[in-house]
Amino acid sequence: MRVTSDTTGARRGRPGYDRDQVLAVAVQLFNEQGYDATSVADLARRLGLTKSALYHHFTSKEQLLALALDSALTALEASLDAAQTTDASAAEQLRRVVQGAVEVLIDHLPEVTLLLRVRGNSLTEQAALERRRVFDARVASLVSSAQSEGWVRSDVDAAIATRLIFGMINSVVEWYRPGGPVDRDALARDILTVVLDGLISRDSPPVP
Amino acid sequence: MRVTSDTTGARRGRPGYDRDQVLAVAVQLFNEQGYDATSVADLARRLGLTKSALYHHFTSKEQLLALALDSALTALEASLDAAQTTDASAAEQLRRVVQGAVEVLIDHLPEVTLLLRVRGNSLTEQAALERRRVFDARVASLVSSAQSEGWVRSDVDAAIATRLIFGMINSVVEWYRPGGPVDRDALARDILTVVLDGLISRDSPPVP
DNA sequence: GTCTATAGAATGATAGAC
DNA sequence: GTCTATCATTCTATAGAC
Repeated sequence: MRVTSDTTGARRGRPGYDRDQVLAVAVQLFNEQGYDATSVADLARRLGLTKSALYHHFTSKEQLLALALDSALTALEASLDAAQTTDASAAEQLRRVVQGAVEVLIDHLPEVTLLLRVRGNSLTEQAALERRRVFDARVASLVSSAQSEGWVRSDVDAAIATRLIFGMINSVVEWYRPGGPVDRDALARDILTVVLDGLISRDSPPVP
Repeated sequence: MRVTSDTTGARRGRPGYDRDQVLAVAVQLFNEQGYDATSVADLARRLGLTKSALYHHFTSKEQLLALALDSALTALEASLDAAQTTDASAAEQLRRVVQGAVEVLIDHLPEVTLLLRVRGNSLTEQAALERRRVFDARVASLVSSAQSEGWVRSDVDAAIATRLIFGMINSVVEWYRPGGPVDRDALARDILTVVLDGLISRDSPPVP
């Protein structure tokens, strides 16, 4: 495995931005202005560099997008893998998937925000959408298993339930800000509470 | 109330697009390409008209956006008004708000889709975001009342619960397609089920 | 000296203004 | 239809830290 970022260790060569720092600023700018509306010149200006200096770090503007989307998708997939490598019930796996997705979303907020705004305008974007579809299908399968176990209600279609769950989770990028009043773990807990138990208050909430 | 569209009735004068037809095509194009990325020339080409013909119907590109956003917001606010003019409990009002929001979203899918992608890049967009904030605050107040009634659980903050509810509802624009396999009323029922009762199966779901 | 980051000039393509 | 601005991109050369 390759180390992609090591901002603490001393670096050789001329000081300046490294690959990951440029990528981080690019993703932030893409989220502010939109990927298409952001020119390489915009990015260079934001960084105080020339365009050609940027091309030392990257081969194309689209590569910046691809790297950011890959980062988000890899983190999401890894979280799902971790939840599924256990021998736990589908119910427990589903709990972990939801909690893991919220954590990944917050820990990789800029990249995931970019991912969620992708509409398939290029091959890179279409590939990212395809990876999202595969991810969704895996989760939907898990929901279906949890229905077979009798733990998840069967009067809601598994694919629709999956879309609704991730609709709620993903909407967090619209308002969550790190350092704000809402704690990451508390938010993950709230989402699990609403998705699994619902908003109606109960005297004795059942624990599976 | 004004009738905004009457495509069936015979129209007088020179044949061609009327105001609402142009607006509908514009909104569709804005959703396909993004508002900023869509030029008036794009819209003219799609309609088979000249730019000057378009400016007969509208004073500016931004007016098209403003009209579409107003349409979506007015429908959402009307739905909320209707839910609140009853003397029902906060619990029952909240049920109606959620169901009404899903119905408005589906019945005004293009305009609401456009509304949900607005990021505040102009005064028009900022005004729309402000109306959304007011709307959210009214719903959050309703959630808070439902908590005081003891019907909604109090271990989730009302403002966060509101954001999560509408995150789930609004995500429907990402995948719902009219004429597709999913029925509007069934979807509204599913969302109410998940939000209020949760996904965990129960032998006897409580009815408030 | 070697490694990394950067600058300047120039290309072809495209889209919008006039 | 032409002119111009802007776009992404490339080539070559240099500046600075070890």
